Amino acid sequence: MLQLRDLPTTEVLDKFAERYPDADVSAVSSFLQLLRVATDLSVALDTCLSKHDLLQGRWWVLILLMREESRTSTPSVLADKAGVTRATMTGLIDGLEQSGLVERVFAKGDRRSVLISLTDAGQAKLDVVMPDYYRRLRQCMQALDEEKRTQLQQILGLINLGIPALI
Amino acid sequence: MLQLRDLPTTEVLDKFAERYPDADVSAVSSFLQLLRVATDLSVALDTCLSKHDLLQGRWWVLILLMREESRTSTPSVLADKAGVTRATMTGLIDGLEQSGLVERVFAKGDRRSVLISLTDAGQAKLDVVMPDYYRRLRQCMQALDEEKRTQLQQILGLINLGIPALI
DNA sequence: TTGACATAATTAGCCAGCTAACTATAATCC
DNA sequence: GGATTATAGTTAGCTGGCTAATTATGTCAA
Repeated sequence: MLQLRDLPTTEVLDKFAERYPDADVSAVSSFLQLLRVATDLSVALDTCLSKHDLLQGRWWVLILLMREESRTSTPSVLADKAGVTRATMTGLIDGLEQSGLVERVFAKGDRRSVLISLTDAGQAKLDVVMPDYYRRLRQCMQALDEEKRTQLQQILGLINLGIPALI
Repeated sequence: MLQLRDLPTTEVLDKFAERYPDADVSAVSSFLQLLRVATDLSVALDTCLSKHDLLQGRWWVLILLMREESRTSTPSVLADKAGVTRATMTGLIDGLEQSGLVERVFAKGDRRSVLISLTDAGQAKLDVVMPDYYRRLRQCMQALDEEKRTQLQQILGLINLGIPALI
């Protein structure tokens, strides 16, 4: 996603709206601000995670594994849950395995499948990263009271419903 | 940015909050939903643009050029405004030049510098893309009334102020 | 029971970002 | 005026996504 640095002013948007009468100025500016804040958040999250030698992809895999009672899952399930392709998941697991944070175990039933298991080192890594992440995120969001958080979630839900119209 | 497909339920978040007492459940869920909706929007935007042989990077350059009275700018200024490095901008301009949508003109004053100019074909491309984009975006956001749009922008502004705390 | 199709994971190679190093030109300062 | 430093743009090579093809295994129906 682009890190738009120069969002259009209302003036610029009005000028564009003159040439393109379909433009809905407040829709465009809300949309662009949403994209920009989210991109900045994502970059900031990566910066925070990279202090622990992680990026969003590998971090998310560790969390998905920790969510499981057995601390174990398969590449294809992890890929679906993380929203990446299986090919990408293979690479993420390679990296995590090299760092000793997960391990590949051959599954008993289906010999095509592999089980990915969170190691003790992986759990220990999360026990360092998560408190740091939660502490920073709490700070980042502290200016929003519960009412605003609820409003935000409701608004995002409405936008989410509109996404198919954009495609 | 990840396309998180499996956001944590409140249950999962509560379980994590037990182990990691710094977790602020509503902050985390708002944050993750924001990242997810924005990612989905960004992917949808690329899908829409790719019907016109564009992606966000090159599209944004065309828009930045159209904003200028002279329809002309320089790679370094464009890079700053688009939030990419100059190296990336070189590549974006290469692609646009090959498609005939912009042209490089040698600047008169400073011989290190190059002027990038929107061609007639580039303007014509925008005259097709922008109405399509605006029409779709209007649809996408139509469920939000002006009050909600204002709320959203205000909330995003607050989150934006908190970003430095995340880094 | 075997041939056709389906599924799990991986590999190979593409693409759009990035950083760092390089070239050419301009500006500054002794 | 020449050495040093700064700036504009490009190039080279890295990374983490992607798709498409490949390999191995499972499933199902004739």
